[in-house]
Amino acid sequence: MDKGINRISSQELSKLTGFTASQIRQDLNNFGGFGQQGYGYNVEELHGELGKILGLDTIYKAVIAGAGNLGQAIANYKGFEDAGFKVLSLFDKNPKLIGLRIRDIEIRDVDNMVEFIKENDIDIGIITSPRESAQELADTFVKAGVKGIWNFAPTDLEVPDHIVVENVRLNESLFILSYFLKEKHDE
Amino acid sequence: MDKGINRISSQELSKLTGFTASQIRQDLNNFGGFGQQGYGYNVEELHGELGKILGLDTIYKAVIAGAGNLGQAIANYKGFEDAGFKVLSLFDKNPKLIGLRIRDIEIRDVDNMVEFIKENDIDIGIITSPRESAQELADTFVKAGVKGIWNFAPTDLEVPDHIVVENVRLNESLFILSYFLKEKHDE
DNA sequence: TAGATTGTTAATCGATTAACAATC
DNA sequence: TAGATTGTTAATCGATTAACAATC
Repeated sequence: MDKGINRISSQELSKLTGFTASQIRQDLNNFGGFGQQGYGYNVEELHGELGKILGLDTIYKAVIAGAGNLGQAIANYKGFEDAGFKVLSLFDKNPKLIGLRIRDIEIRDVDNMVEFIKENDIDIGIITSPRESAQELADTFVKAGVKGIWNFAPTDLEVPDHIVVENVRLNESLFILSYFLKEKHDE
Repeated sequence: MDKGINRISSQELSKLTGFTASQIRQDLNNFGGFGQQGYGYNVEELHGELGKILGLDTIYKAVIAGAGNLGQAIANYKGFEDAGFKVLSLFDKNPKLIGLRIRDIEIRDVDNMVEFIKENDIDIGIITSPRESAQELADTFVKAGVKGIWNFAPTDLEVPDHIVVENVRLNESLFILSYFLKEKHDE
């Protein structure tokens, strides 16, 4: 779309993505018939439909628990808003951080987090704390009523079924890197 | 292992992980017979073998390109060293950052990066820059002779076949969170 | 020896690919 | 109308699961 292309076939998508044309047609068709025989797919329409499938048209309100480097990095991350998430506050227990601002987002005392979440109808809790406090923060988020958790701590959170958890497993990513480095080296 | 358990069966591993006992035996067996009939698996031995498979026993030297919040967060990340990676330096083009230290790791001028990599036999380049400069940094890493790249920028890098690239796709992780939030909500 | 549990083969299942009729 | 390309069914492939003989 950025390149000004407004029509694309499953075969061209195949070249771009590495998936077979057959699979692209099969998969897209599971969500609806976005293409047109003899023509292909309209790029702008397809982009819009994919956005709708992923729910990028909905705006969610989020807070970050853990205002260290990682929490601050995420508060600064632009791609976050592109996906429809808006960070309203960071929370930490470190008094040196409380009161500071990242861009225009204030760091608040984690003791006030439940209250803030309830008052502002926060949908998403983001955990960027060390492993040790992650489960406790998750419990707090659930109690306060968030719908989902984006978890960066290297631990599997236990939450009720109705809460959506998405883990970013940096340690496993490193394991994969390590594995393939070794494999390549052994050839 | 942390819990002092020193023997475990595929069935117990199944309960812990959610994979079927059959698959656990099948998969482990692809890498060698680590178990013993009638006994199960020795936890410490299994842990060691998995570490060897993943290459966690090898130590790699790494540098980080991009000393913003994300770069600093990673430089501070302890799990990193557990996987056998050691960060020797950060690099940035921002004069305000150059010369600063994260823990005891110095931030250097990105113009000196190639030289540093060659002199110190760096194995891994980590990209924590914005999308715009990611490919250029990857090219520099390749030219300087790294074996692998850990990429946090939301873009697909083009590198020669002999270079291992592991991407951390934060934007896709957000898409997944968004998708399941929507799906749950629609039920 | 009896019981337990692996390693491994065979059966099943689901996902991917191929093919082609429908149709723009 | 002819050409192109989807939507969709059928064929293939590979991965998961079940079963059980081997053996600790």
